[in-house]
Amino acid sequence: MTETLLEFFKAMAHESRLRIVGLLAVTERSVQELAEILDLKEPTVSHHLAILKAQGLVTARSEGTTRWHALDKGALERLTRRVLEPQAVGRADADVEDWETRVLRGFLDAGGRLKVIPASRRKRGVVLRWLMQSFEPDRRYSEAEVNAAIQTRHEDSATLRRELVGHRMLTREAGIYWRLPEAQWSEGGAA
Amino acid sequence: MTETLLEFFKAMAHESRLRIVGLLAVTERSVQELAEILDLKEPTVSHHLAILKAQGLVTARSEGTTRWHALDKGALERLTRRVLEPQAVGRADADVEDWETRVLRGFLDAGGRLKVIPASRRKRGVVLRWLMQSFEPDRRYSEAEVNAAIQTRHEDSATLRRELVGHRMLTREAGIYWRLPEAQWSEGGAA
DNA sequence: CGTCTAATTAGACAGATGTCGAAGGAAACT
DNA sequence: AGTTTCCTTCGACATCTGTCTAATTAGACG
Repeated sequence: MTETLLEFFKAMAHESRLRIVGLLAVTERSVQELAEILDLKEPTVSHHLAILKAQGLVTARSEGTTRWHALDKGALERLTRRVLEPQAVGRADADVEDWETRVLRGFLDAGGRLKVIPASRRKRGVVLRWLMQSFEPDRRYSEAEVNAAIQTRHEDSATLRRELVGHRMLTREAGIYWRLPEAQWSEGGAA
Repeated sequence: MTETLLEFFKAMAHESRLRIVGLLAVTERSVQELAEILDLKEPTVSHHLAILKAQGLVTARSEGTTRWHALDKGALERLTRRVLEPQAVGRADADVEDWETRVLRGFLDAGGRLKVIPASRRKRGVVLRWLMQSFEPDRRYSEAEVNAAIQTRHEDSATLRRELVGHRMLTREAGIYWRLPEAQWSEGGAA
């Protein structure tokens, strides 16, 4: 669970709690003692201990009316090592869509047509590359065919056609268009 | 520097930043991309990146107007390992006074006299043990001498004298008082 | 059984911090 | 020079969270 990793960091990310962990690393302590040492009131210490306990970092045993709190060093080590596992942190985003996919989704309507031509150069590139799916390699197109293909996606075929040529995705000679190899297209998107 | 450890935890203790670290662990990214993926505005991403950079966790290089941000995996590993160094966390409190010392300081005035008798049993124990510094082992005291010794510390010698006897620190026979061995005193304070 | 002590819970308040829109660079392209 | 693009900085706002007092629980000890 990645959530635990985030909660672990949150638990450690406060001076009072970090000091508590440090104190309990040496010896077990009562709430009173901790409150005295840290110059906090007992409810505050209780609150911090509850957070640390929720992460399994601190355990407690009762002796009379006193509760002795101790650090679970094994838990601390286990959680810390998890940060070093290569995928642990990264996995937080395993389910995140690729940037290009999200950009596209933002610009397409339910029918798969382009809502507006992106103003940003990078996002426009994403859309143009997507548009190129409509053109087969090694096939020749008349300008009318190009426009027709684009118009299934967006009405302004003139602008988009010029953009495609400008980005070296399409090229033209003597009124005939064809698709250029991807290697020649200008501007790559996200790696 | 312990401070860096706390700041490290603080830097990692936020979902957005943890996700950024995860994303940058895979590949470098621009602010735009991160904003798109995380569904945040660019200023917000900039802000988070600044925090991560301050900890040396993220580096950036410029390419045209774009800034590519990358994770410094070495820094992440170094900081993480520091948590596992036995004294690292504990050292946060190397300079903290012992609990008893702090209790005492709270109850003594500038002249070294006891301001009030603590209500809490545990803290009263601390004060009584401190009071016993006024009595030498193996010496006999009259009740007047006991009272006089106590009164250099607090006016209510009767109450304190009874407490000392009750805690088996002093004992009395035929009107003569003497100090008992520490091993017999009831109730230890902090370990 | 009631009191006392240690701890926790509840509720209120204040300070810290994440987020955003607006404005301000800095570097490429016209 | 002016424009565009990408990023950062600034200032305002809202949320989160640490801290406290007061009230409550749980367990000794008379």
